[in-house]
Amino acid sequence: MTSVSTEPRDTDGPRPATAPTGGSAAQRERRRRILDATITLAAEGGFDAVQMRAVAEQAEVALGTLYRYFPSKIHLLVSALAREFTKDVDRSAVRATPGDTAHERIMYVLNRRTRALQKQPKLTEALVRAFMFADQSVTGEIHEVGTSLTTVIARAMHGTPDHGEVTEEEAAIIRIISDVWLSALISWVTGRMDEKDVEKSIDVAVRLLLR
Amino acid sequence: MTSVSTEPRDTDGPRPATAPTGGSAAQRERRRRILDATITLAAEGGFDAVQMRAVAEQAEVALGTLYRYFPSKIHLLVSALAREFTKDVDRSAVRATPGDTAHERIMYVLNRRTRALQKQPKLTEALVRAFMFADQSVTGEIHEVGTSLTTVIARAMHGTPDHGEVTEEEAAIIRIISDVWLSALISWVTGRMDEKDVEKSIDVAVRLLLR
DNA sequence: GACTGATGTAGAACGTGTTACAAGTCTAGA
DNA sequence: TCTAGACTTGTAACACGTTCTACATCAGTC
Repeated sequence: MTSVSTEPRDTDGPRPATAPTGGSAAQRERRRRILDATITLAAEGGFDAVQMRAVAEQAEVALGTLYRYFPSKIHLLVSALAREFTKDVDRSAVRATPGDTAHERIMYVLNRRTRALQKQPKLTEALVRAFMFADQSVTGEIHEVGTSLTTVIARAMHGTPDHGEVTEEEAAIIRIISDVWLSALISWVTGRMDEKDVEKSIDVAVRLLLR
Repeated sequence: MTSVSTEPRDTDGPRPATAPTGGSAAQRERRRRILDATITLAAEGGFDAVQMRAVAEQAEVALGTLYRYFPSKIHLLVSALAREFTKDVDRSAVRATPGDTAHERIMYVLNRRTRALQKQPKLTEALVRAFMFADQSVTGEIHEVGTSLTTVIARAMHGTPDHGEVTEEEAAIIRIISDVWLSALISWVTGRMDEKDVEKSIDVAVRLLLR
């Protein structure tokens, strides 16, 4: 019952607060309210509940303003996802990941994140769907998410907050793990896997890749 | 610019030709026309071009009839994907896959399929998007696609059309390869990877998993 | 051949993402 | 302070997936 644009929008000049930083204080504040509203609505009712009119109303901005900040529902949701993920990365930088082996540490990190997502199934559904539906025009936001995940896994692999250099092979392994994780998440969101399946499929992948 | 329902529809009794077989000849014929129209429109203009009114018109059925056969745009597209994939499986059953090692054979099979998809980027975009957006109500069709891919990879692994028993570990490896392939395909469809990247990422995954 | 229920048709109607527009408001620079 | 231009607002309109309704057609049964 929801509409989603898959066409890139025309870029008629710079938009005011596309980036998290920059713009006036009022603009950063509006941007924050919009993302907060998005997360709230998504957490309550998932993808379908994030209706542009509802977001605008709850964030107390006009619909046109909402579209000025985020050119589509997908951009909006992916930006929200990026913000949530970035918070998580910041947290992981603080201390070393527990676990004696790379396998244990990676599973610790991914399971923690997976469980956090599973605690808010509606929110996760909305964000994953948006992520999947995103096209070229959302590359920037998506890349931010990907980088943040890579960073977290790399840190877990080495067990230290400063993850130093990552070898070619390690980078490849991390990419594969991310793929498996994403794929499992999709299956979970779409009801084709349960929580156990998700953990197990990642565990198997990590085991096969780190041997 | 397109609308997509993510809500399961109420199932008010059996529908006439949900399955490829069954129903009268006229019904099987209608179903074929609908899927043909879907593929044609998708090949021309991608996901957005598969508009339910347009499909109905081109297939020469009423809109209501279209919805009787396929309860949503997603079902329609995933069913179309399933039909195309199944064709491919049938083909792979005919002869042994060329290649001296499992790695070579798997790459041969996946690359052939990848290139086939890349020859019709719009079509692929439409099908992958639908696949990603599908929810529980499409589990059946999705499972069909997954099984067909697994079968093809299993055959390639062993190098024989009859792929005999697959060990637990082999099944796990196949799942991971599928995940990587899907993930790469998503990246390609959404413009975040080019053809080379897709092949390379699968190649790396297969190498790391089969060592 | 007439009846009946399932199936198909044509078209209107509704919801939500997206766009357009006219008018108000705020900010920087003169 | 005044003004130009950017930014916001409120609201209407449009597109397309989806649903609904009234009627036509067809297959099987008597």
